[in-house]
Amino acid sequence: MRTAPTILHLDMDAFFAAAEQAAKPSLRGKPVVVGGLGPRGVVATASYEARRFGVHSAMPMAQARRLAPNAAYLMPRFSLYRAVSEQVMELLGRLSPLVEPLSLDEAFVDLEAGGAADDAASARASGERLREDIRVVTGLTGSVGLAGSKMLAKIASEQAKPDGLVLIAPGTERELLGPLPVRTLPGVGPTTGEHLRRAGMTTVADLAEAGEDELVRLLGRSHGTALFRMALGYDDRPVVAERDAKSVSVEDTFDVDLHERTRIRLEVERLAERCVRRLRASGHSGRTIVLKVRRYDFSTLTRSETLRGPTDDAGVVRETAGRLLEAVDTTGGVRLLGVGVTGLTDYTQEDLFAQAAAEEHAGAAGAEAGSDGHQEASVAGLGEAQGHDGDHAAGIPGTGPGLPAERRWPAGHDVRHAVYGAGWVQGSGVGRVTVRFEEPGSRPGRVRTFRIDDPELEPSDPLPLVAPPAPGSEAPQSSWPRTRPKVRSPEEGAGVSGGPEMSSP
DNA sequence: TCTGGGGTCCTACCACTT
DNA sequence: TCTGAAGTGGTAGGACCC
Repeated sequence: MRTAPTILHLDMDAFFAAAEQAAKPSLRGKPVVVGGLGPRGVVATASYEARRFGVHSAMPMAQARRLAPNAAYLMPRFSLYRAVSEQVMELLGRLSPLVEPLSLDEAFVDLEAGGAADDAASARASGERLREDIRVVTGLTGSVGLAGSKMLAKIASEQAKPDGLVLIAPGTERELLGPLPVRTLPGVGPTTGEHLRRAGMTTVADLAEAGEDELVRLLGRSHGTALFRMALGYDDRPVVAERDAKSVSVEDTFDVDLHERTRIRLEVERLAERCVRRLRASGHSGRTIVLKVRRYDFSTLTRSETLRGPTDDAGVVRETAGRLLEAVDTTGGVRLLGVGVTGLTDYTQEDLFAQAAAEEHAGAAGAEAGSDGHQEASVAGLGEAQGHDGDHAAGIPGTGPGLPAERRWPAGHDVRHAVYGAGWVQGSGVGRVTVRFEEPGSRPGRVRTFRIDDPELEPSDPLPLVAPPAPGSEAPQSSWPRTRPKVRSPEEGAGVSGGPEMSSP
């Protein structure tokens, strides 16, 4: 534990929803829900206005719609969030070389390593300056926690939300932690929380009082020891700038359960190919292939096979995943399929052992399978960060004119019209697309409807949320990424749906 | 009312090797 | 030669996080 609050945790407030509100002036101050729009979608982020209706992350979208029927429901636009995230991470990098991103909207910073904090006062000043810089550069707000450890800095930023800063002074940790619910501590989720509650422990103080032996008895050696230490306020995990990926996986939940065996097999093969594209884009190969199946009743099982050597060959992964599927009973239907690769190495050389093994199993089919993965590798990546592949539409038609309106013009996505300028899709269907013409710096705009094949209307890249400052101005500057994917897949991001649903407030 | 997607880490069990 | 303990790798499942 450090003697000065030199760990900073930044958490952007309702990030996805706030970015959409900044991009779409007509949505400011209104309830906005971002997430999968299909029948099985869940909420990724709800704006604070939507939270007042009881909508929160991970809630089924159908439930959110019942609670807040007049909210705006939008598909995630990861290219926008990633661009804003890059601006924020750049600002964090100015504070210290030791920045640990946790996701697009969250990061730890070791202020000591950057010389940005010697004591509480200078740490607080750094935090406030950061919040102001983020506001100027992105137009969004973030909450900052400052403490002597990662755990406490995170708890502090949670307490600071929204749009605040909380500093936990060294020496006050136990006093502050004691009355908090056990769920506050990282690693205590619903299951562990309930387990502890049944044992009579509801607060952090209860954990500290119970003692290490009791927690180990309840939760096992690793978890019990870690939790006891955290309950006492001890957490010496360092801020780690770079982490190696340990696995790459893709999965799809289907709008309706799949029953037909040949269709299930086909989907597994598609997933295997997508997975390999991601694997190759990350510069890895891996030894263990994992198949994931979630059945109609939500029971989930995994099957895995470890090869003799690492591979990044689409044919090998496809055949292995297919073989694993053969051992799974899918009667009753499957709602989700996934394919992953673990045991990653940087080694990307052709793996003859694994290929030979796959061909042995696959016979003639395997020979044909090996080549197309290599061709597809050239379209992989495109700057897509972990968690959200840009090639999600694999196997689904592209964005051509033959598509239904809602696929071609996903709700919430940016467009440009030759006459009316920049806008975003408010909704589409039955051959029409409705566009609201407004942009980040503008006043709330008007709505117009066009034919979906209107030649003057085209998809466009997200605009910066804040206009760049004039050259030579004092304001902190940050570059908006220049190269963005020209046309995004309708499926980009969470969920598999591309529905036309979008209720405008 | 049903419950995403991409990850990490831990535990338990089994088979195999030393 | 047989046997048991310990270590290791593979497999499966589960909890948790954002």
